[in-house]
Amino acid sequence: MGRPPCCDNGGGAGVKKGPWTPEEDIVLVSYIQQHGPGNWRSVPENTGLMRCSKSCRLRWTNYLRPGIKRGNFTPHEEGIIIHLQALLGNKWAAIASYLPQRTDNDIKNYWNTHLKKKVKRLQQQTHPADRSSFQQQTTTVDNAAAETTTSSNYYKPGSNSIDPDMQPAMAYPNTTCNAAPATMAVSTLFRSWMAKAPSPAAADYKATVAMHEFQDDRETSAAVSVISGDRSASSEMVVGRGEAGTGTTFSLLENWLLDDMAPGQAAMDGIMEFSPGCYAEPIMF
DNA sequence: AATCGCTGCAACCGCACTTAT
DNA sequence: GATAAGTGCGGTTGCAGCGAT
Repeated sequence: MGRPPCCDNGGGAGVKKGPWTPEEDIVLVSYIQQHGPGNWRSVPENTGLMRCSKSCRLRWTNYLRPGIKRGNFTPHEEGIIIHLQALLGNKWAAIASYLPQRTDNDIKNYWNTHLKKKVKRLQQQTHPADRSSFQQQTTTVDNAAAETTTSSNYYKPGSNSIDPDMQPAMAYPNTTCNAAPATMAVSTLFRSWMAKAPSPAAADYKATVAMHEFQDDRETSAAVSVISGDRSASSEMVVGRGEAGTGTTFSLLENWLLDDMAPGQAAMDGIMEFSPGCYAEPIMF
């Protein structure tokens, strides 16, 4: 539809751009503390900030919002990003919903500045010469992975098995096959994932706690639903997750990711292969 | 010490989607 | 149903900081 009128069309007169000052941050934070986030248009009007509403929202969501974790990404976080980027493509918001402490902008930047290069490097190490056969190979594996997820009803628009409440989340395009970069590294990870079939026994207390925390975040729940797909299918595959009355079930992918979160597990191998020598302590939610 | 090039991150831009009228 | 307003999201840019020369 129509473009927003104000600062977005070339910048209204007197609208400040560039880095935020600590004073501006204080004004914004104190306003949000009083009124809560949202209704961003009213923020500059009521605070006197010479910023556009969009800039205020961005500053809040990407920097000032409580609970944001800054600084280095752990190998586990890297792994999660790599996994999800392979599955979802550049759906940074969806990926960020799995890492509630990280912003989509942060993840996007980290992917563009670190992980993409890492994937590329590994790609070249694995198949320095034969790029075409490499492409074929990875496409095959990626398709297999996509098929696997599809077969567990990863994304089936119109499928009756998907809770209608979750339909909005399904607005994410089906990028499972198309948007995923065909990289050897990702394929390797997929192989390791498929080979190591989800193991209910691997259910880990910390992972469960982590998911309970995740559930506090509605966006996260929505994103979880994207990947969960068929809840009944996932509950067949997974026993023991989301107990304690939450009723939440988890998909293959979630278990895979959560298994990776469990310290000292072999599942880390795929990630460590991917980023040799950078292993640190697994993240503890 | 000066400069150059590179890297990483914060912020901007513009399109798309959702909601309100 | 059409339009406008509000918001979300992904791609891109600008710049500060840092290391190499």
